[in-house]
Amino acid sequence: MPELPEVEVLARHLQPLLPGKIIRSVQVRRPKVIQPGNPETFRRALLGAKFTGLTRRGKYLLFQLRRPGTRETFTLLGHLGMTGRMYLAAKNLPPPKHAAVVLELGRQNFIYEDPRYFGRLTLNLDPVAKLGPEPLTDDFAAGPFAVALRRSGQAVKVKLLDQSLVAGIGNIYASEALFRARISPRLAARRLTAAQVKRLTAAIRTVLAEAIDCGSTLPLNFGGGPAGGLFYFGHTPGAPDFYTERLCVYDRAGQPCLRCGHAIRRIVQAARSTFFCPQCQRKM
DNA sequence: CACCATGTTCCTTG
DNA sequence: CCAAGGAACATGGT
Repeated sequence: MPELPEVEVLARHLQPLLPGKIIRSVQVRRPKVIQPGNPETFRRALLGAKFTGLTRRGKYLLFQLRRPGTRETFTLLGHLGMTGRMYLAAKNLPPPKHAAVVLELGRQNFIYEDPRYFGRLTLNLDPVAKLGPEPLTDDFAAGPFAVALRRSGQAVKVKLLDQSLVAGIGNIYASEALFRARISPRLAARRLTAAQVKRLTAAIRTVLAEAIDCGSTLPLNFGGGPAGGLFYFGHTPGAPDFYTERLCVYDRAGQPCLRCGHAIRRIVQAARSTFFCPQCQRKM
């Protein structure tokens, strides 16, 4: 569930549900996910606090909270890792097997579950300071992006995963953006021409924006249920989902390119899969 | 049993 | 100090 579009769709879902809700109890079932920091201080900070807002930055969720009886606000940082989900569930339901944190909010519980526990729900905001520009705002421009790319001889695909260059792109949308821009994932970052960087910048914006639009219109079941497709929420088995409908190259090794028909290839870069069309994405 | 998986950080090496 | 590569984290699916 965890690249920028999926996090954005989740943020839009939770945004209207949280403000005004007060944290009545705090259960840290996996201390690892609130680190650095210990369950005691975490509990004390959150208990009685009221949600006031929610924003997204890269793949992070920023929960705004206010301490009881004061105007003092603070931020709780959420990250879904590879397999995390955050949602509201009825209080009477037993927490899922891999519930990492459960916040009681009146009639509902805020659940953070994560089978692999790679994600975070923490008061430590350091990671956000290291993020590069937001790709869907004017902060992300071809000029500075080109300068950053020029400093590296690594493959451009690998650089797209560097959150300090541009925030929010993950393994799926890195492949998708390069396909859209018709650039080989193996091209060394510093070898991209100005025209290619411009295309890539635009492709990143388009690919992410389209994914958000698509996820916003899908009938997602945020309450849980079996995960389906990219958006890790319940969906009707057999029904079309974003994952199969919208991705052009990711996880399509051997299948025909939607643009030219050539077989999509899978290669490994920096120990992660990359998918591309060798015909459309030449190394030039 | 084997290998794969939407992410990030830490450690080592050069 | 920096870039780059790899392991580690932990669990589930195929």
